[in-house]
Amino acid sequence: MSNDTVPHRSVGGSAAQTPCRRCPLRRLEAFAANSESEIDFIQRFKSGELLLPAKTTLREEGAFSHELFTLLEGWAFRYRTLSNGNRQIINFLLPGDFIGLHEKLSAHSPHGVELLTSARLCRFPTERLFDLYREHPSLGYDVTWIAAHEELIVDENLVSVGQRTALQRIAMLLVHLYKRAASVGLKGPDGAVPLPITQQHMADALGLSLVHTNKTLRRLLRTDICELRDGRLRLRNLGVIERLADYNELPLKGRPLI
Amino acid sequence: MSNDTVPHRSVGGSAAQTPCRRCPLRRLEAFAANSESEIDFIQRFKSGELLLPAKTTLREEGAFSHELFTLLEGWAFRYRTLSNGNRQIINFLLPGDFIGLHEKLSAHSPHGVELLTSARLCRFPTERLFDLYREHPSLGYDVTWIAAHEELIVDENLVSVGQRTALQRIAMLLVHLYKRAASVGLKGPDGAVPLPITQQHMADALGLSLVHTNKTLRRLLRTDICELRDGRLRLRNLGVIERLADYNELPLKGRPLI
DNA sequence: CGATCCATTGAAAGACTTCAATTAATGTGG
DNA sequence: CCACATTAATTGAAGTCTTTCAATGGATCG
Repeated sequence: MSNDTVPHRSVGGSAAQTPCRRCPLRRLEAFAANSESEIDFIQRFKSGELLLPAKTTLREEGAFSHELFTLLEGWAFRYRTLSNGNRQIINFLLPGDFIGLHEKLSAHSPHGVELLTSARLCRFPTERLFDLYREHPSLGYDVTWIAAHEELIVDENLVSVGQRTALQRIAMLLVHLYKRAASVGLKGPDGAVPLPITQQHMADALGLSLVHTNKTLRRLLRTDICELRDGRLRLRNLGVIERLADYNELPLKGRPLI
Repeated sequence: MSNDTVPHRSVGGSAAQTPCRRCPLRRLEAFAANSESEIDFIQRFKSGELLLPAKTTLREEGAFSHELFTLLEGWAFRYRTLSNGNRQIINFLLPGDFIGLHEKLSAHSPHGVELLTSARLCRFPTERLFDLYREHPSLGYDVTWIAAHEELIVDENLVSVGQRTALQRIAMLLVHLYKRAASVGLKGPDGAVPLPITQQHMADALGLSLVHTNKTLRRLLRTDICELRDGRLRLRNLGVIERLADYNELPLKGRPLI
């Protein structure tokens, strides 16, 4: 629990900043194209870029903080802790994900956000969010899309935790993160994607104990359906593991990027 | 499983329709005020009103259907069924809740929506949703707010199912629905609110078996913390049950109404 | 009055958690 | 460069929460 709260280290020279127009994420088919004027607006909306180390608490639970981010590079997760110390990971955040919408609904953040890896983030001032709706209704529409899409992911997590067996939950998590990672260009030539999470993270995301997570994951890895080594995940037979997990396809292409 | 899919019975004479301006929900402090011109827009946006009987399937899982509704009166729930027949209730819908945003994200609806009681709904044509963003950015902003708020509720359900004990989950569900119902004016002079759900619904929402739900609910009701009779719920000691459930306050006032 | 839905309860079985302890890997300070 | 602390993964064993199976009673309905 020695994590720092956002020291807000901005990226030094403007040279280090990524111009929205040349944002590497925009080249992916995962994201829908925007018009030049929309991208210009986003560029002006953007107030800076942050480079933060792994384990940084980007948002403290209950903290008063209204800032919006887009995760450019790196992984993070959203979580909530109960008074007995139990932590539920609500979802994982990957490049392209938008952070901070919910915090606008109440004074203090209903959940925490922590980085799993070092990360690069675009920062946006929340006070100007409404300008976005006013000046570019299509971007406002996009923000709604993003919010609804994120809910679909949480819905699916809820279905997992509520109805799937431990083995299915783990399979589901692996397929889900594999696909999301692949969709943002993280799949290497070896067909593997990075999976920068510990078994404790899995356990907290799936509502399982660490021990049971370990035993069940081990059982899954003993088959040749998938492989998890050195923080990289490879799914050898997508069909089989999807059926095992009772996987339900989520829309991952053509989503908006702010 | 003999539920009909939306027969789309529109309300007969225009006399039966509720003019948005005089919408009874707008008088509640649960909802934020809108300008005259916003309300006018919503009125024009609205394509009709439906009166449907309990148990109607408003939205079939996997169905191709793009329609938006606001629940005016009555209760409903959103759910997803796995291939083994297990059903997870994702959340409950109460008056004022907006229905159908997520369906825009993929061709077929990722979940079903079923009515718990007979209900009155305002219908909106999805094709014109973008007009709303263009003509009234503030309403677009509201729609995002609604989407984000709904996710907060699902987040909380996920925390319950993932981390709370059976007793806590049930307590949590009761407090949560009690507060939501009360916030939309459903609390009677006796301090009780309607709770039109069976124990099977509770079980499906909480990821518990029916039997265990029954035993645990029984255990809770044997205390004098709460009372559930004839489909009405009364919480005698809100503080105690909130502590038991490790309840976390959700923003329930001043939310937008479309 | 039989059919159906919902609630209830006992008992046995099973999935998952907790407790406890070990190994491996990595980092830190002297 | 080595001792020591820390983090993560792993495994066995015991205990408990939850599920499944089975059966009953009450209420409503045509």
